[in-house]
Amino acid sequence: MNGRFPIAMHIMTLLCTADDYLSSDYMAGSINVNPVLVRKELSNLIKHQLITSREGKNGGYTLSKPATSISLASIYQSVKQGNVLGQAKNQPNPACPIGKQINNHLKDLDNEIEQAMLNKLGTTNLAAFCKKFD
Amino acid sequence: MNGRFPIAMHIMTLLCTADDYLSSDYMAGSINVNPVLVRKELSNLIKHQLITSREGKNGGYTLSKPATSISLASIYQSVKQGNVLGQAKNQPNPACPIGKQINNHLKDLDNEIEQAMLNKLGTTNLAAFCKKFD
DNA sequence: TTAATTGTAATATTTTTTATTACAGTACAA
DNA sequence: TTGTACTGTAATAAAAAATATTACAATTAA
Repeated sequence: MNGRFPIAMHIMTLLCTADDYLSSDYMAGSINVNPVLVRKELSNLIKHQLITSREGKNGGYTLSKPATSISLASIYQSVKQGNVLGQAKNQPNPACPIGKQINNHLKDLDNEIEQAMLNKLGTTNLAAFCKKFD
Repeated sequence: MNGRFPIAMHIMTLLCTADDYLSSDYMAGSINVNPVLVRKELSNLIKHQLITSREGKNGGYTLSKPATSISLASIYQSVKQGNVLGQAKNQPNPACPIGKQINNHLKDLDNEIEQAMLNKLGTTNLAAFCKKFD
């Protein structure tokens, strides 16, 4: 259970409400995590084309498109890793008829559940989320 | 991202397909994790009244009710801990207007998403899941 | 009364997450 | 043209979480 989604949401909310480029140090101060961790997440959000950056003095980060066209599902997808329902580290015993198959069935289940989550997350966009902060 | 849900599902599937009490050591062998970890999860599943145990020689574990009346949502709920969408370790900066409020809004969002997951998980019961292993 | 088992505590190890340090590269602005 | 405020990223350290191990008391069937 890591903090990547909350951090990404915090970043996106800050950028949504800002009317100019924000620096990673400023955002790290609001989120209260190490600036390098924020920069890594910013880097990831750039890779997923949700934000853009400007280097050099007075540089920083800004949304790459209107907040109304950024769904929370796309933010989730940019930070997601592994299974929503978790994952056992070891392979189950292949000599056991249950062990042999269960990973496939659990993976199918995980996909279904993740889809349900994404559907729900897809009903809200960043602009709507930010309205809550008025 | 821990393995508690997969392990609990593996346990429940084994008990569902067994026609007698199963020992924690046998289950640990199928799951391929440490027996003590399995016993801890068994202990938790007992606490949530999904299974029962019998001590002593020829002891073990069995389902406490028909597999058709055990929904996957109840299994999920018995192992769940913390937020589905994750959680940042540090408190955001309370001096920041976003930082001050974001945890509440993220918690609301988390609740919504968890509910969507539970709704979906609630559409399947253990018996149906076990049918896949035929 | 022995052997197989549950139940649980204490501790160790491994893995993951987060923090820190360091510094090269970029661009604004005096 | 030089200093300063940034981005970007690598390497390492520290902290936290997950899993494994050891140990043993309590229970019960045979």
